[in-house]
Amino acid sequence: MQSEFSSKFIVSGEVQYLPGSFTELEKLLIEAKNENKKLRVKLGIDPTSTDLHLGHTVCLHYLRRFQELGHTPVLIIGGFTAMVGDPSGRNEARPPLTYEQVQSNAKTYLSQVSKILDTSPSKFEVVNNYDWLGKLSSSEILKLAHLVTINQLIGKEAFGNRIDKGEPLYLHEVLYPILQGYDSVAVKADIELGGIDQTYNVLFGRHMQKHFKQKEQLAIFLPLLIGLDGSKKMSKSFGNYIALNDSPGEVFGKSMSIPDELIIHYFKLVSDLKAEQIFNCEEELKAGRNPRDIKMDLAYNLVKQLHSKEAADEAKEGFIKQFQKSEIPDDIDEYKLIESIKVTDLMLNANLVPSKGEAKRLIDGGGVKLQSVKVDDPNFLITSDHKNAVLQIGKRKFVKII
RNA sequence: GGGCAGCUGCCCGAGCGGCUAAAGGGGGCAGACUGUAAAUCUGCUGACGUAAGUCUACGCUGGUUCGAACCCAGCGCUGCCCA
Repeated sequence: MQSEFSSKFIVSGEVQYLPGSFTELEKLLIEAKNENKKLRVKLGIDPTSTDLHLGHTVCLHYLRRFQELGHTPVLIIGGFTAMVGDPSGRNEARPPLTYEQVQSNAKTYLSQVSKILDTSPSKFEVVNNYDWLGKLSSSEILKLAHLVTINQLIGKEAFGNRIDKGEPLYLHEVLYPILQGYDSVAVKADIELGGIDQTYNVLFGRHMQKHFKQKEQLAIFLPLLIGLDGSKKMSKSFGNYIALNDSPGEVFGKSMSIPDELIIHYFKLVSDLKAEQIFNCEEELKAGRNPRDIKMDLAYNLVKQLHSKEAADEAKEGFIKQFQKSEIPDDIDEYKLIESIKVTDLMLNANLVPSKGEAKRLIDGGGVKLQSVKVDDPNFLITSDHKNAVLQIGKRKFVKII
């Protein structure tokens, strides 16, 4: 039976609810409606870097659905947990972050989150877990530690793997689930959202809430967004990500570079389209419409979300111009020519390459063009005769000489 | 506290006195082909220098040697075993 909630939440069949299934969530929603109560939906994000990326928005989109129904998203910035480092899904310890790094990373998070969610205070809560975790005394931590056994922890796949492979597993990492679980207690979460790699941590929150005599949260696990490389989960450390702060052009271009197989995956997880619209795309794809064009719709949707409709129009136009018609884009960087200079030096000065060696290699490899003509001499001199000429490096880097 | 093993470029990993900027693979970049997709093929993949060459780099610090990633000593880190 289709309830008033099912069309809103069933977007992708891969969502898991624990305990139970979607029915469990439905029950909560109906109950909340009848009692006129706002559910508190927790999502934790650790500020391990300055950028949020598209992968984070999978949960943010889901959270938005709750927000639209009048419930309260509770975003926990993991100021404390980021210093500990979540060992989930990692096969090596994270490098430790300092308090200062973590706090400065967290600064821009809210503005990034606001691209997807309404962050006005009446509809949204943000808290930093440093505020309570940082204050726990050692005896309190010992008490919490009494809630887990090492046997359970090393049974956890990621920990077990590391032990089996002879890789170091530090004591503080093992404490991570306890801390994240305690967050659920601190914010009195009714529901917690997380990627499926968060299964252990999120379920641990239930364990903790039970211990503290709270009602246990419903755990909702969303699929992990696959990164641009088409194989690993999207993550900054793999370099396969679209940052929420990427420019419109970058968002569009990076979206176009995802493998075809991922188009629907992206539509389902990070577009803001309705279920039927996504279904249509899927049908069109099956019917043989050029995947490139469907991918363009995706790219357009993403830029629109992260920037604006206008930016999306421009980005699309720019993309077509640059890559389909091989024209030189409009808004390219300029390089002010003061005196004659070698191409390699110019490339370095304009930050197009990290070193002159790299510049030479690109020239040797035939990747550098001046006014669409291949440059084959690394010592080629750019002079005032070249004013207004465009230097192109690879497919996407351009600089205009002025 | 003791014993054994290991620490090499972005990652994995070979090398065990000169031929080593360091095999091979992965990843990345560029080129061809394309739809900035995939697959495939080719080239490149420390810095500086037009070049010859110079410098930096094999955990750290010293030493032996004409010469050290490679030998020796001390230290640090990691794993395993014993206490």
